Amino acid sequence: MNSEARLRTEVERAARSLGAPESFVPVLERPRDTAHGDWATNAAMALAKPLRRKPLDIARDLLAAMNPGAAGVAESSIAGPGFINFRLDAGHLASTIATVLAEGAAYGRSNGGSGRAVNIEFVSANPTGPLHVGHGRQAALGDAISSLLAHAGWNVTREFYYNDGGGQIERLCDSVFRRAVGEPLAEDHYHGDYVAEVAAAYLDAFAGRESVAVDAARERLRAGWEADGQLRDDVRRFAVGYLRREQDTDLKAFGVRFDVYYLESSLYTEGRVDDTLAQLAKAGHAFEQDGALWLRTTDFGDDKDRVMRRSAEKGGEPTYFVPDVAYHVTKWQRGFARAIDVQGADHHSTVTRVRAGLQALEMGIPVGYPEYVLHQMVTVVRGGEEMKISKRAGSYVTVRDLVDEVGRDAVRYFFLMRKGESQLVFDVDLARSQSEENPVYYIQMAHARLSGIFRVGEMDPASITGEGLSWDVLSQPEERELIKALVDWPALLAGATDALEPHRVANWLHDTAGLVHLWYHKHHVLGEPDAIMQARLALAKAARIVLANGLDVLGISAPERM
RNA sequence: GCGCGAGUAGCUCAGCUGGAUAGAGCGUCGGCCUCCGGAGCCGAAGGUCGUGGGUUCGAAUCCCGCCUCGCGCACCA
Repeated sequence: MNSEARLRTEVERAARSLGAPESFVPVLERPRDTAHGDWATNAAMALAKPLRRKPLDIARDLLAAMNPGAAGVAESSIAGPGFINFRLDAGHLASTIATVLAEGAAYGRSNGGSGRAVNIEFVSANPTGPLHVGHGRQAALGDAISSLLAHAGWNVTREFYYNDGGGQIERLCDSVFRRAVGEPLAEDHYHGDYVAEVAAAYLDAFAGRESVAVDAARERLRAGWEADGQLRDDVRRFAVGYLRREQDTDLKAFGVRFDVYYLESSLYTEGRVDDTLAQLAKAGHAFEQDGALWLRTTDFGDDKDRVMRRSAEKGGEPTYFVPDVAYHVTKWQRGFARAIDVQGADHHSTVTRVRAGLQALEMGIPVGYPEYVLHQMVTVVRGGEEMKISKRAGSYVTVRDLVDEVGRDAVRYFFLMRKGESQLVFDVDLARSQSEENPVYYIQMAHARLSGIFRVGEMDPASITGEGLSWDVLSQPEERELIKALVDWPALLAGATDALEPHRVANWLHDTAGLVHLWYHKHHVLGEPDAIMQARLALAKAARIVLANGLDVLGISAPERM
């Protein structure tokens, strides 16, 4: 049991002895001002109403009923309107270091997921061009959320879903063709330079296969385009493959890997779209109107009903809503207890209707399935101006642009330091020109400095076990604050995981790095009397472990030197 | 018009699910390198937490109204 749990137990026991109701759970928190101690409880104020007594009187009685020593409390006091502040003795506080050293990379991990399967779907870009900054934010977010859940004992599958058919792909196909044969593009075609690259690569491959010169290949392509459906299929397959590979390369450079790539087209070829449509049609929430088949999603909180199958004059095909539902049905059928979709906020309108579709099927899928993490838009700013263009992509800034310019670690950190619901301004100048003052380097530097102690001292960190040390020599204020941050890591990680909010980890890392720098600046390790040096080495190693664990969650490297 | 999100320091944003004197980075101004890495540290200036009500011991946080900004409101995907 850690010091927090011991203290909570003790406060609870005292509260019961004063007649607190069974349901009462005292809140323990870190006082904002460290002069108030290590922990504070609002128990006396919270009990004022049920006990019908004054908070200050209750606080006094609570303290009297407590056995402070049992919880490692060195000092306690009553302050303000009725807070009870506790100061732990140095030995109890620092004993957490031994836990950190013993658990190492596992420190902070938990097992709330107990091996259950969770599916995280993110990026899910269609293969019509390079990944843009929004995809970058999503890649960083989805990967970090995956990592959070893995740290909590979930069996995580990272999934990329993409639409390899439909109107956009045909537009891409036409764009590539026109570029290849030198015809002008229309407004709604894809305009980036990458289209020309795909076209050139295709012509090369085509020429090679037909054993003709590129010019001749171009003529054959032009001549056969309208008549030869095979040719169109060939271009489509080539272009999609080319862009998929490019997206993979970019994601790899960003340090993101997927376990499953799910093709929307497979939902059709495997008959899942038809099956889902048939089941929805007979499940009791369907109706016909204006020749189309509708689902009464308003039965499940949607603001209007949705068409499932278009009317005959509109082609009679299912709308995209059906494959969306069919796809999520597969997640459930594949055994995922949770499914989390990370998407741009412009997709928020699908949330209600997808859930409605799953509910309408009445197959026992939980009401909140799938969960959504929606993030707001990213605007990229350079030189004080919004950047909207990149040469390669034409109308948008790519992930590749950012990674090349700022570096993978910094891009990830910048995307993760803010809450997803906040709109994000990515200032390239700031991220790059101030890379020396960059928050991510600040954190990495703290890790490198701690590593440097062992390097300079010519010691193997593995030899530091923390056994047989007297922790009470770690009594400096800077040491206490740093240790408290290490104590808090598991709870912080758990909170970030529950909320699916990686930015909490990013901010905690920055704060903790600050505590490391402060401690490092103020106190020496090497050359101190042996008892102090050994204890501080243990603290240095523990802090290094926890920083590395936090950086690992965010997918950012923890360098030993910079 | 309806729905979702956001409005906190000059700028970019945190604020641990209701706590004590609201924080960080950048920017501005001023200090600190014989000492394990100065990619660091210390200090200063800078706030009617969009606004008006409400809830209670206590509100940036919860509830209601209003204002501003972003996104979305197809038999497109």
